[in-house]
Amino acid sequence: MRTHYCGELRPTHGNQEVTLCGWVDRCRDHGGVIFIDLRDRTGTVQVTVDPEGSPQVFAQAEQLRNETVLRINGHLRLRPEDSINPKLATGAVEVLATGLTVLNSIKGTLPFGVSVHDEEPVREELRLRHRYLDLRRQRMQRNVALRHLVMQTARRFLDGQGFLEVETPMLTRSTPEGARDYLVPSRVCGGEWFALPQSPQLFKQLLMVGGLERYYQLARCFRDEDLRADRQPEFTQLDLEMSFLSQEQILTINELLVAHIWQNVLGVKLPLPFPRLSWREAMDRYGTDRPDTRYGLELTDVSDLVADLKFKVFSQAVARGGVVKCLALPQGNEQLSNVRIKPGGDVFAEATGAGAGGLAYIRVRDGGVLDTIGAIKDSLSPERAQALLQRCGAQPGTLLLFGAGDGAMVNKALDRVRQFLARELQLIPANTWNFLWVVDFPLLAWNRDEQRLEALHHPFCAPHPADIHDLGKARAQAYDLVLNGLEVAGGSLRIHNAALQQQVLEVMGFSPQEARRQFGFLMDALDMGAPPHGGIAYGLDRLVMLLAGEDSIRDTIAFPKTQQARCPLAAAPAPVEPSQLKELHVASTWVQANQEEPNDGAATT
RNA sequence: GGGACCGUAGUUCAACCGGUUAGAGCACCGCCCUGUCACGGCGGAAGUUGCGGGUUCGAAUCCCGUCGGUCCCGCCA
Repeated sequence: MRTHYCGELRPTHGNQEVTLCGWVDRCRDHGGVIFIDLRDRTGTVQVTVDPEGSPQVFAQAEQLRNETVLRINGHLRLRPEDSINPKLATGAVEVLATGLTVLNSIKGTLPFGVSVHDEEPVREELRLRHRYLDLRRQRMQRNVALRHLVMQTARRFLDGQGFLEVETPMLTRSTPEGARDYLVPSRVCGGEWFALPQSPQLFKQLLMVGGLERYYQLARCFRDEDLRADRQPEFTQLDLEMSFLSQEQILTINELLVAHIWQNVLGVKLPLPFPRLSWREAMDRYGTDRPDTRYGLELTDVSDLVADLKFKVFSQAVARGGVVKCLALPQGNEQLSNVRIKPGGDVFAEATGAGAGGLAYIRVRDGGVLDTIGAIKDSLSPERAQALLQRCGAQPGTLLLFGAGDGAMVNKALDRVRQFLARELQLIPANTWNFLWVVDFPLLAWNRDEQRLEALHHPFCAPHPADIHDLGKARAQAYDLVLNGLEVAGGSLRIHNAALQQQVLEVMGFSPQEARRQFGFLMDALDMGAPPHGGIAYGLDRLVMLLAGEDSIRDTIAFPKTQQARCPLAAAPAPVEPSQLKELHVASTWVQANQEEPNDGAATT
């Protein structure tokens, strides 16, 4: 149907007859001569329709509208010297049309412009409703191609490293822990349900027991939770699992994989190895397990220095088992007014929004003089003040912001303040890729709502051998890959011993019977020669989002869902026939919630 | 489950503190134009201001509800 792609035509193609297919990006009708910018995936090229050629072609060209689908037969020639367009890759050539076939025309008005010149923002719901049009636009073409390149690069690299690509079931078993499942009723097995996988976790472990040694998959995962800009109900993981490798070896392979992707996609050479930071240190220094290390503003624990102060906000926080931590902002005195850090201010609101009671501060003036509220100033001896400034690395001009109270809350609040200030004060350097491994996560964490220990990552992470005597406080052999403050991958070495797995499940509150019922198949497998193994999973959508410089993973997915988990294009989800439900042995309890009872005005107060 | 913001022509936006006939660019339709490339010129059509209710002499504008969208908290190992 075509001999060339539009975007590839160059003067080196010389004088020849070509056939092109594509969409009308834009027309310029001069009455006598008509220029058509013909577009396909590779770009656009100018097609010239001259009245001295075929009158029929000219008559057809006069009727064209944007996005008409065309086949053009023509003669590729150099443009006249003074008509060369240096802004276009194909700007030195044009195709003199000798034949024009309208393969499809446009009915009605297009909901939005598609042309490469038409970069006006369009309401996102409209983009999603007509995603096929949106996909034709430059931005989505670029993102989809970039995603493809990431996937292909990963595949080639992993293939070269001896990984096998294996698919795992989409219809599987609902397991406790983790997110809400998407459920699928079984017609054949009445009353029983499949779940769509939240991840291929158990299957990839079973593949290791199956002796596959190295597995990967671009795996679709499903989680029925509320959405965010970086969360979709179905998303894609680049999922890996390996046998007989140490944690260090696994991290190294992944560093090479990531460096390979960055090299191939962006031409950026990442310095290896990536820095490693223990979870403990990350929490201490940044207040989060995924610190953005593109800028400083580290936190300092000053609990011991303020525990005995008369200033009760500090001393009581420590007395109650909490902490007092400080965020030192160099030149903060100039950069932040009191209005912003006192009640009503935006910085104050960041702290209290995360649960902090307030945001104490000290301004360090010339000569180390402290400028702060009286209650703090009065309770600090000169020696103690000196020690405080020294520990926080404060210089004249520094603004010290304090969080006091429960350790988790203080970390959360100061983490938010830290990120907020970095953005507000533009401390984040552009074009910086700060990768970081956070290692030695806690195995378990206390869930206050459910009054029990639960897995921080998932129940199959192997505890640190040194900590095995006290699983409640054990570190896990788990690791997250953090990029510019976002988690892009997470993994661990797995438990490959059934007894230990049973033990971990018991600490999490599973009775032996319940553990057996839910995870018996895994523990049976572990008992039949499971090799030591471990792996990792990347959030592919998020990775592509970062590489593409987008703010939402929806722009990296061909057909994403809205925040209400709807698909405006296919109008899904949608009601089904009652007969379908009956066949599945399912009845809906859904009732329209907006029908209130008739309001009896006399009864109200 | 909660908070915030948004919804005006096909589309992107405007319309001040509630006040004449709700405007403009692009797209669309018609006419003109032989070297443009975001072509240009002249003219035209296009609106239940998401939907429902309320306040008011008067509502795109204020209030309530509702639907849809976005961001965030909770939630998401």
